[in-house]
Amino acid sequence: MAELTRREREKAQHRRLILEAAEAVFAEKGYHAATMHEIAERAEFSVGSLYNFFENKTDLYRELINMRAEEFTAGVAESLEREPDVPGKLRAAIRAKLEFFRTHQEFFLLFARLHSGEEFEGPVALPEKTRRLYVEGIRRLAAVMAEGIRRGVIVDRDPTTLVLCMDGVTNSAIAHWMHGGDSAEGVVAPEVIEEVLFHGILSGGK
Amino acid sequence: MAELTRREREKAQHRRLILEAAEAVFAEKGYHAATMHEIAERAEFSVGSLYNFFENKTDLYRELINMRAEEFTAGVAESLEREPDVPGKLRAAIRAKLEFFRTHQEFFLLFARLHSGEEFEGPVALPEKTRRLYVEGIRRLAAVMAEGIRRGVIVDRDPTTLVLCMDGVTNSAIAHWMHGGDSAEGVVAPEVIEEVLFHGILSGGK
Amino acid sequence: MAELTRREREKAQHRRLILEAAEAVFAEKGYHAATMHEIAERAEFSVGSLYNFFENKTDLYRELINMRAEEFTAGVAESLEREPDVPGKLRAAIRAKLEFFRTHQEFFLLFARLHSGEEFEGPVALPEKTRRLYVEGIRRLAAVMAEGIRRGVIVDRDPTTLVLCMDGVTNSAIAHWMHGGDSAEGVVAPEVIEEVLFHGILSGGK
Amino acid sequence: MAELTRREREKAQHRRLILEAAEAVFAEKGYHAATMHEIAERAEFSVGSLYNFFENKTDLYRELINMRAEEFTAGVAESLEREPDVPGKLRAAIRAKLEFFRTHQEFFLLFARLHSGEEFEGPVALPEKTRRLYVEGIRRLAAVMAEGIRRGVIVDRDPTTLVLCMDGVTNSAIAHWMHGGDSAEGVVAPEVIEEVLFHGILSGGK
DNA sequence: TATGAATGAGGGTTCATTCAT
DNA sequence: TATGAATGAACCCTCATTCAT
Repeated sequence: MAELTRREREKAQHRRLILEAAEAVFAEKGYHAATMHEIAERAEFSVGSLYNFFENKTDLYRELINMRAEEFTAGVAESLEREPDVPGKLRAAIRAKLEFFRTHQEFFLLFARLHSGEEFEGPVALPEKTRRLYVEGIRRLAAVMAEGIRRGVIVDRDPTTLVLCMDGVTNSAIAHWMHGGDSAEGVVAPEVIEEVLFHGILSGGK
Repeated sequence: MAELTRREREKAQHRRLILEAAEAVFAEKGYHAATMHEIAERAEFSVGSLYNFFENKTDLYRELINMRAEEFTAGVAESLEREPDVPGKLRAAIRAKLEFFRTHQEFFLLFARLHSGEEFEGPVALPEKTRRLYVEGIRRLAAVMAEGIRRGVIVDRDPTTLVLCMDGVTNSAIAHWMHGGDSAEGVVAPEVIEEVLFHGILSGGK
Repeated sequence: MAELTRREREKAQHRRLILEAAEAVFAEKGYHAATMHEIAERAEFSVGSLYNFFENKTDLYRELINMRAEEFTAGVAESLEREPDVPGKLRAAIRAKLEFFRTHQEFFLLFARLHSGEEFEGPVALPEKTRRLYVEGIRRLAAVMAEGIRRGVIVDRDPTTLVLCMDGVTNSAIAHWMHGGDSAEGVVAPEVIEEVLFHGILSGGK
Repeated sequence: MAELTRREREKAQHRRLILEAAEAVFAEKGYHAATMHEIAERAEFSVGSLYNFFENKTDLYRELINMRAEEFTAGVAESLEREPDVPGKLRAAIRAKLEFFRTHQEFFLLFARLHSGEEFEGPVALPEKTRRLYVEGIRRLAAVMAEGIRRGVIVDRDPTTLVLCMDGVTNSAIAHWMHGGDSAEGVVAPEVIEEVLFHGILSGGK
């Protein structure tokens, strides 16, 4: 039984190694241009081994997306709970997102593609699980917005729309420092993002 | 000479038909999953004909992107000039963008992919021309922001960052009504976008 | 009728222009790699025009080969008749061949390919006409050899074999100055060829 | 380890099978008209398998040429060493060549095409390795000629030219029994070739 | 007669997937 | 379980040939 456990640990470890290699390759090349051979090579396994862990290329891709999506969602959810008031929750959500993608830059490319529609449907459709995660994440934030509206600290607009705005601003910021890579001052400070999101870009006597 | 002109007109027309078919297929499938065969079929031409107009698949893709990018940039630039003051210019830019992508929904998918990094570099790199257009567009808006800052109507933050925020918000909105397609009330109203962007999501006495 | 004649002259002229362009392209690229488009371009005609003069690519190729083969055969035959004795005839034949290929270098490449078997059979088979020309040329020279043998000036060996030897030596010489192109002294002098062919490479008291 | 060796042996064997099939098809059709599909079929492998052994069609072709060129060169070199005196060396070289091409008839077609310039340059250029082999082969024979000249047994002419003559005569002979295929007496006897090369075609008191 | 856009079969090449070892 | 050679469908692209003008 100890033996079985060691085996299981090894198996899980191998699976993880493959997923990491896959993330790097998918992020660099995109789903279609990535090849199973290259993933296998980077993971230092044979092609055949990939098929011992994942049914096929699409399955590997989905598992990868789902894994990260779960991590991401969990991170945001946790940060929401840590903060008591609405503005604090939103600030925390923004920082959690920025933080997550700073450590998982490669994943942002995949993530953004999902948003932009590629492979959102079609042969490489996401599993229902991931889709639910995504929708649920939006909903959770919308609930926060709704609460803010009730409490009078958030403008009385459709909560989902407000979440979208927040999402859009953060996505743009991440995308900017991803390619732009103006290492110096190009990085959009979270504070500015929050300020703009909270108070708008018009100055003065609002 | 009339004959020559007729031939030329036809050729230009055929080119346009192919570009339209290509836009549909590329948008639906993404660059890699799109096949020349399918584009040809949708355009009601033979595969070989595509190659009478475009050097290869990549070239076709680039020409398409570039064409729409030019249309888009021109539209935004024009709308900027029509408005006298800074808030008016920004509002006009937002509406121009929303309007453009409402009539070119298919293109938004391609456009968003560029933003999200896919095929932004690599074998399907954009032509320098398109890249310049994009950068120039950002710069033009940043100039408007800078002017606003000078005049005290825009908060004193890095103008490019402000532009990114604006871009992000609009992208999200477009993306939302593209897939979400909650035809009814799901469409994010331009007014809300502008309001959020201008005054932020916090209500009351800021 | 004068008009018709002018037309005919023009037609013949156009045909010749196409054949010349074809010779250049076929020689440079070989039969398969040559394209009708390139031939048309070099001839300054449209592709369609080529098909007004020749049935298809193969036909164009054959007509070209045949034309030059006739010129060549005629040249050699004439030079044979001009000389009275056997050694003179052979010398004249060698010089005629060298001379012909000096002015039709491009054709040598095609000619050599025929010898080496490519497109000698298969889909691009030579027309019977050309094949006959070739065989007849060999036979004519063999007859000269035979006469020489009868007269005791040529060694008593199979005449065709002797012709082949002669052919081989000249071919090698031409091939050498074609690619080797050692413009300086690399050119094999006709005298040396004749000397070797007539007296062999062994020196002294044979 | 035994297992590994078995796999390696099999792989080498498969490679050889493919090369043999390729030789047959290339010889029959020429480089351009040969198709990977047909080679695969004749080798009883799938198309994809060819690409597990060779980068592409050109690579396969080159490897093939190079392999035989090495065999040929080695055979001639060895036969040169076996003989002590110059005429013996030359005779041995001639026989080695005839012998080689008798067992590798198919290769002669490829070999001759190289001589006749096709694909000697251009997209299907030979690898430097093969080219060096060829030049070196000529040089080795030229050295033998030079030695003969020094010793007074060979006529005092440019050694390279003498080698070319020798080459030309043998090529013609081989080409003759290849297509001509007069199975009976058409085969040019090596003795006649040697005799003509050594003593020339003129009879009598030289 | 000359033109050149349109055609589409066919070739080279890639790559996800399988399976014997 | 791990391997990697073998497979073959499917892709991009070429080019001889046709035909309306």
